[in-house]
Amino acid sequence: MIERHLARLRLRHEISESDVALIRGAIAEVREIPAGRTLVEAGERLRVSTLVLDGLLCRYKDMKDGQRQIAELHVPGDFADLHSYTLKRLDHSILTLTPCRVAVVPHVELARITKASERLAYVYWFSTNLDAAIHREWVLSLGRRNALARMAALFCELQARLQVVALADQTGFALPLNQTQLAECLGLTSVHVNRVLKELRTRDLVTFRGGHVSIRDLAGLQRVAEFDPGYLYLERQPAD
Amino acid sequence: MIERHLARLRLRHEISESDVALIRGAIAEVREIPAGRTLVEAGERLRVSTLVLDGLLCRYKDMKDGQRQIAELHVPGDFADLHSYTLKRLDHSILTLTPCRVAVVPHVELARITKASERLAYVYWFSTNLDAAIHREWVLSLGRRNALARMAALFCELQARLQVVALADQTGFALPLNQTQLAECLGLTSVHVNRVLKELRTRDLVTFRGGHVSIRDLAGLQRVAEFDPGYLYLERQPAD
DNA sequence: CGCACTCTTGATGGTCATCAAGACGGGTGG
DNA sequence: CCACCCGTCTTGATGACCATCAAGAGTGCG
Repeated sequence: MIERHLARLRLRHEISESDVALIRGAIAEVREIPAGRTLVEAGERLRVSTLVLDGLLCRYKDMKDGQRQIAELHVPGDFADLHSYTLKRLDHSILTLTPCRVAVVPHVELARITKASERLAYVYWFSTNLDAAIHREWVLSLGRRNALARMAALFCELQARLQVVALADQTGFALPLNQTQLAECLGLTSVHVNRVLKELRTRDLVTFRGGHVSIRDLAGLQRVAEFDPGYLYLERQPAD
Repeated sequence: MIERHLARLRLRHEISESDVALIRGAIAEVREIPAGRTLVEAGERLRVSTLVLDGLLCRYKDMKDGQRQIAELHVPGDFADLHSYTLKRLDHSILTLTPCRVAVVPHVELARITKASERLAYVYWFSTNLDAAIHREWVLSLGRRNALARMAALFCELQARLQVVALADQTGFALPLNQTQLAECLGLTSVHVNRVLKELRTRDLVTFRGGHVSIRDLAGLQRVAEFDPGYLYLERQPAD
């Protein structure tokens, strides 16, 4: 059930069987949630964190006029709001973008298992720091990449992250979003996203259609994006 | 010496005297560093974290063509790279923007004190999550605010953060940056920053001159920025 | 079959980048 | 002491990128 989460953790860190048992024991409940459901409202007091088993979620913030900015996408294996364990309330909302299956992990359980295992405490701290690294890359994208490079960078990031949990390969992956949601990730309008997707298709780099990303030329896409996967920390972390 | 760091921590969390002693004991060295020095290169293996005692630092990433994006500013009392404790190497560089005085905290000491005190482990985890919250607000700024609102939001954020360490009040604060560096925070060019500053001055909201931000109308500035300090978690965190 | 949502494309305009040049100001050396 | 120099600031002119507005086509669903 938590295989994808374990795959994600074990890519970077050695995780013992006793730690796996602790994680399994921390899950209070598994829930199915339809698409478009706001799991967490910004500001509400939280007492559980949400582990994504299946589906896509996002963290987003809104402006008063209704403009939305998505700050991060969450794929299976991710905790969507592990940081709520220390923050108690969040500065953003969390929304399901597709139907999701999630595991609910109460904060009291997180307290228990991180006390029981220094290793898990460390690994989960790392995990929230990885979210921050992704945020920084998005800051770079929004601040300095043009629309085409931004889109390319998003596709490169998702390809790399989904590959970790065997949901992508070199040729593509499922991405059941519409162009408006892509725009909300990229700080663009859906109209411009449409034009950019056309340009990527024309350049024979990638095709986005029917919720599927078909990569024609991954190296070319990465070149357009100036993609450097370093920020995803995909390598085994030094034991030290 | 670490009064500002303690003020920052104690705003949000109760910190016992024994924890203070642990923090003090973790400092290996205090260094003075001139402005414009790259403290950390992206990718290098780190074994220490840096606590800012005095001065201003930033985390930044560069594009190949030399364009720079600053992802966060660090003020006295902040750890500039606490996250390197778990990440080992960083996805960004760290630069002094002014002459700085910093305390060097080896990762082995961080390991020691977070093992000795669950409370400190928790508080420092919170601290890195707060950095992530700031990143998210910058994502929102870069994605959805226009140049004027972005600048206003930056000033509001710095006013609030510097007030915590008694380096700002309602009327303003020192900000020894040039317009190019502001542009690197905001995803703009220095030329446009100049025009935006003029507009803010004309509207009688804020004056930036000679490295000092003079706030004429804080409420008005916050309105322009749609500033909501929630993401800075300035309130005492629930004990639970 | 009709409705709602999404996608697509064109036309127009605004925000911000780029290029260029002059002003200002602080520091240095002749 | 003043001339010079360099970094920074300032302003204008022009243009690119992306937003906005609008309308029609495609698609899935009740």
